[in-house]
Amino acid sequence: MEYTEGESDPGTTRPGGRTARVRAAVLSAAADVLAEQGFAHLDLADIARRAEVGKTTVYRRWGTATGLVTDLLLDMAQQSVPRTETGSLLGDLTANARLVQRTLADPRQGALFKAVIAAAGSDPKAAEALYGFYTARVEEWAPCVEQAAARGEVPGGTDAREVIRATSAPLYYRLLTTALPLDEAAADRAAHAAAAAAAAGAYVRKAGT
Amino acid sequence: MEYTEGESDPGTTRPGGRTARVRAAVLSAAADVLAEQGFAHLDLADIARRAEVGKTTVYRRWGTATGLVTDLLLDMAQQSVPRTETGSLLGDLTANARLVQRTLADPRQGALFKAVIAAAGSDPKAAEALYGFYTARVEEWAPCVEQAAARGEVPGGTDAREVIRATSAPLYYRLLTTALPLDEAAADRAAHAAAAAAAAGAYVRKAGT
DNA sequence: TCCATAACGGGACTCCAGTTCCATTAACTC
DNA sequence: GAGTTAATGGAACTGGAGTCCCGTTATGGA
Repeated sequence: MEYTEGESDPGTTRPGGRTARVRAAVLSAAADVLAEQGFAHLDLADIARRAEVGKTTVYRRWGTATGLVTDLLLDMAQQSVPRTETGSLLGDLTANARLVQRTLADPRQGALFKAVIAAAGSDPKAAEALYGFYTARVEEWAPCVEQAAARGEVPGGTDAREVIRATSAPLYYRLLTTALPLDEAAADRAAHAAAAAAAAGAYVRKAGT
Repeated sequence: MEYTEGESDPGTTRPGGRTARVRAAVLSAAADVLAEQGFAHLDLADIARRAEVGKTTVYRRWGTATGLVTDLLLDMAQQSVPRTETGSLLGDLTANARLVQRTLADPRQGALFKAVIAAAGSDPKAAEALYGFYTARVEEWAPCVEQAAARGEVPGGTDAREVIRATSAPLYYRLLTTALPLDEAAADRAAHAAAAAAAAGAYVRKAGT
């Protein structure tokens, strides 16, 4: 690797026109490859060919496969779907679980998540981007648990973020470690389980945590 | 790749002595690299150097990085820890969750799991090995939920396998998508949540599933 | 203990991902 | 709309991953 952060990254001073088109073409080509073949087959020279873009440009702007995947995640993070409020914890968690399920079940987006998770295993920057992404998502949804606490649906002292994570966790587990279908029933089950566990006080913060 | 399945794989006819030593050295070197640098930095030529083994041998027997990681998983699968029985669902699930937690928190084993999950995203054989591994583990632990059902701790019709998966899921989610510590408290929380959700009937099979 | 051959290992070779250099193109500024 | 220079892209280059060939080693069976 040679195109490290010298002065300012390319694409930051004149981000419009051609630069934006190149970025869009490269990200799109990368997403195609991920969906078709997975992260291991992501090589920058091939991406450049598919995107009909100079190989030099791809190496200069993204450097490595993990860098490209990281940018892809940041790009996806832009389109954040706003949280819905249904009036009950189960309803809110179900909405969240179904959103996650639809995202992961989508071939392109699901493949992207697998790729970022794979990349995060070796690349600290990818890991940081991934953690940041989930922190933001969890933070976005945590209030629904706090509202549920105010309504008396869950005990006081319940760790709201942990409840949100517990809702997503079974879906990721399915995606990554099983061949089982990631359907709406799985989402509803995850939401139901998280709501029941929260109501039973499983996520009440203990002293010293 | 060229060393595809021709007739019989090397190492099958004379698996003793040198062949076994080579395998042990290569797997050990691979585990070192995984723990130190992650899956992306796993390259077979480097492994051969570290293991002080001919490069040709490594390519001939494992072919690719994903093949090597798959073999590493199969090797680990040999040492299966027997299930313990505590007499209560919460006790059994806690035992399971702590076992998973200790495994994932261990640098070498945790890195291996990350690597296999990464490999499974691109390589069908790795995916198959991974799915098989978890199927076996889930099958091993499922009886404890059935016993709980017999004792009346959970409703009849509860999907035992799903309860076991629900116990592990939050731990994998933590490992892969957050920077949060994977400690015993996380394991206990996962077990508690799964037990509570199961008792509340969250894993009762619906009609048509 | 001896033999047939499975498995290993060194070395030369190939090919392409990743780099470097520089000419060309086209954003943004005034 | 003219000039500055950020950003792109072609072309030549290079290092090392992955392959191939063949001689050497030592396993497992008789």
